[in-house]
Amino acid sequence: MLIMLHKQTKKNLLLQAGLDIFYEKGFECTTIDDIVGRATCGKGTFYRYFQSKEALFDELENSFKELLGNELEINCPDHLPVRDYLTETIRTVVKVFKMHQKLGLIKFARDQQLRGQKHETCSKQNMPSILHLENFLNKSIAAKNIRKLNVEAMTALVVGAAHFYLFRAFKLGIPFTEGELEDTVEIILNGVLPS
Amino acid sequence: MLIMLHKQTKKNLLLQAGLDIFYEKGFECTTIDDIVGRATCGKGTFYRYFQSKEALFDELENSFKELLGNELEINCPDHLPVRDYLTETIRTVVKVFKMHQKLGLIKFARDQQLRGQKHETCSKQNMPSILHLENFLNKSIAAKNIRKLNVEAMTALVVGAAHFYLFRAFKLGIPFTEGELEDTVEIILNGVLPS
Amino acid sequence: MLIMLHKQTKKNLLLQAGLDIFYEKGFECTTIDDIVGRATCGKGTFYRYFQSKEALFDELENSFKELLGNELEINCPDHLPVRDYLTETIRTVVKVFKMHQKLGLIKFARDQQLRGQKHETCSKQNMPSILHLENFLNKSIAAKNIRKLNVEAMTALVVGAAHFYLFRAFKLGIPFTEGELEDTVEIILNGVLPS
Amino acid sequence: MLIMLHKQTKKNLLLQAGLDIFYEKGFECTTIDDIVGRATCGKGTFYRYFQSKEALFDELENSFKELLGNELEINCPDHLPVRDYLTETIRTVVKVFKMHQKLGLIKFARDQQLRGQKHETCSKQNMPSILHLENFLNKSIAAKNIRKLNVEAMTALVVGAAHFYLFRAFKLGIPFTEGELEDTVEIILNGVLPS
DNA sequence: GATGAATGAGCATTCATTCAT
DNA sequence: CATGAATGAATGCTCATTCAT
Repeated sequence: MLIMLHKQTKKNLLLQAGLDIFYEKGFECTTIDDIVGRATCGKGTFYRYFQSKEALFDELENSFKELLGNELEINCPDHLPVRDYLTETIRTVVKVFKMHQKLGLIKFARDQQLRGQKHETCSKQNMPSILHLENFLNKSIAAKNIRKLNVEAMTALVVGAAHFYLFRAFKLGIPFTEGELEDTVEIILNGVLPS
Repeated sequence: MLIMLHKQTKKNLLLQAGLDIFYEKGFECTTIDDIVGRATCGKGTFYRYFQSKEALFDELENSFKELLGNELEINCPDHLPVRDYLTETIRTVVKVFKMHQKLGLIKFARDQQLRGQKHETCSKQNMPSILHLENFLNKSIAAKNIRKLNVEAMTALVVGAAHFYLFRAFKLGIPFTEGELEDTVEIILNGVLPS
Repeated sequence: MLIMLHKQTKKNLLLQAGLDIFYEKGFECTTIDDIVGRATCGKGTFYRYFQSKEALFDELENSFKELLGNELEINCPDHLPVRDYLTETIRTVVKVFKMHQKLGLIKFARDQQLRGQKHETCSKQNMPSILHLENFLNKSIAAKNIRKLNVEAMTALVVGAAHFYLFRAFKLGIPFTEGELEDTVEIILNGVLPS
Repeated sequence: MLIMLHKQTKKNLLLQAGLDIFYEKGFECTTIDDIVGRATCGKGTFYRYFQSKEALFDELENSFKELLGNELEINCPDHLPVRDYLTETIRTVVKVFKMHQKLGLIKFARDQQLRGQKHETCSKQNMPSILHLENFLNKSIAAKNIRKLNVEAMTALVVGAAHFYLFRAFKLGIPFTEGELEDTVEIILNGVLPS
């Protein structure tokens, strides 16, 4: 499922098992026993490769962040017309989160997690989608392709909508359709008012 | 902080302590000992008033849901012009979540929580902001005040943006400004493209 | 149900409630809350009348012991013929235990209870049925109405059989019949061998 | 004390400690801490081997039941003359209960325990001594070795007497003598009346 | 390297008992 | 007399982590 997780090493078995069970039961409710049970290896082996449950999660998280950054760079080059760029950005974010749904949603859930122990260290630097988008919007304003409005407001709408669809897909089980994507971008471009 | 939590009864002390500590450490990491310690009462007292940690949380949650519903009804009557309605909806959601920030964010975090044990029972019925908004949008389309676009797409943008601002305020510490609110609504109404 | 428990004083309500719930859930599993709940009075009231759960039980137990002693004295006078005496003894023991089934069985269960806290203080002095019977058997041997056999052996058979029937009635739900009683005494008198 | 409990594995230490402490304080009053304290191991170790206190008890109980069944089969074959059979049955029951006194008495106490939670599931199937005896008595009646009397009455006398002696030995500290055994069987065979 | 038995701090929950009203 | 809110020691159970093999 994850990039680079193909070699059936003990470590990869543990990463995969962790991913699966975090997804099924949530981070907090997953025990080391669950993980080593699914990975069919001893508990000692877990601690050979990871210092803690937290450490395994971080490794999963980093590989996801890298993945999302790569996808956005490939699918959403700056030179795209605005409509295409926005469409692709939302599509990519939703797609990557869905393709790697398990990891994406665990990550999403944990990001929301309150300052439990250390996770207050969050910043935009960790959010490829936001950085990428802001960069594009600033350029587009400079090129007068879009109106000179607050970049944060646009970002809020694009990223917020993507998260809404993910949230809805996950929590309410309602899938994200192409029609919705088109309408979403159409509204961002031209608004809801009758012309 | 919470409405009606003024009487210094043991129960209210426990509710307040629960709210504070859930906010500080997250629901999962909060222990009954934490709560009764802060409320300066015995552990037995906790169980006199709440069947479990879950039960205390539910009580907090319900009071929040009620509060948000009431605020939306008061601040966002259907007869408002579209621009005002959307502005007020985003403002109210952000305001209520912020005014009752602790509770709002705990709730938010738990909503995102993966299907731990029972929380898959989430539905739109539990989300006053979404229901209220969809209702208004449908009426506005019928009245031809807005274009006949996918209601979900509009909802995604409005609710998604509100959540984005909250998330940003909480995780990145960046406050939500009136300017951003205006631009957000402006984009939803007229889009980002130059006219 | 219990003698002298007719006046609806708080104390009697508590005794009755204790009896009922000990019977339903056993002594160990009965809580003070259970008792005061059924007696519809406050917990403080319980402690006004009884020092502990143990104390309430002891009071119930004593009233039972007195009752059994009285019944044996009335129903099994020494001058009865052997067959009648034995029949009446077994019948009375079973009857009193059954009539006051709740108390009898709780007592029975607790007697068997291992030396939990103090109940090692058990002795024949506390067992009216055994004392009464031994006394009769000794007299009957002296009068040559029965063979000169070990009194304990006879006691073992009579008391053991009575307890067996009670145990069976209670644990297996099989009632005690007159036919069984007659045959039991017949065996004690004449044995099982063909004459 | 228990068969097969010779290997000093942690599990056997726990079983032995459980047996000892159940005997000393009764099942209800024994805590897991008591057991792991005596077995000198951590609480976690207890739960590695037993799901609960109940589970440890069941394991002890099953080994006892098996033991009693085996002993009865060896010592009391059907072809014995009636007197020998009855003598051996009482002797074996008393002996096995005494040899494994702790377990026997704990079991005995728990059997008497009131319908706590589940123990109403008691039936004759769980009582090897009763089944074995009834079977023999029916055959003996058919063979006209004993009178055609109620089998339950005979069972009541034999089993009741054995339990009486055990009870007496345990609660009153009076040992069971061969003379009593002989007289007990003599009475069952020929009765107490002078011939 | 790999294992899994052993550990014990930590947690939710229960319940007998006290005491202010 | 009667009450029931308050208490906290005690208990069953979990689970991350260690370490001898």
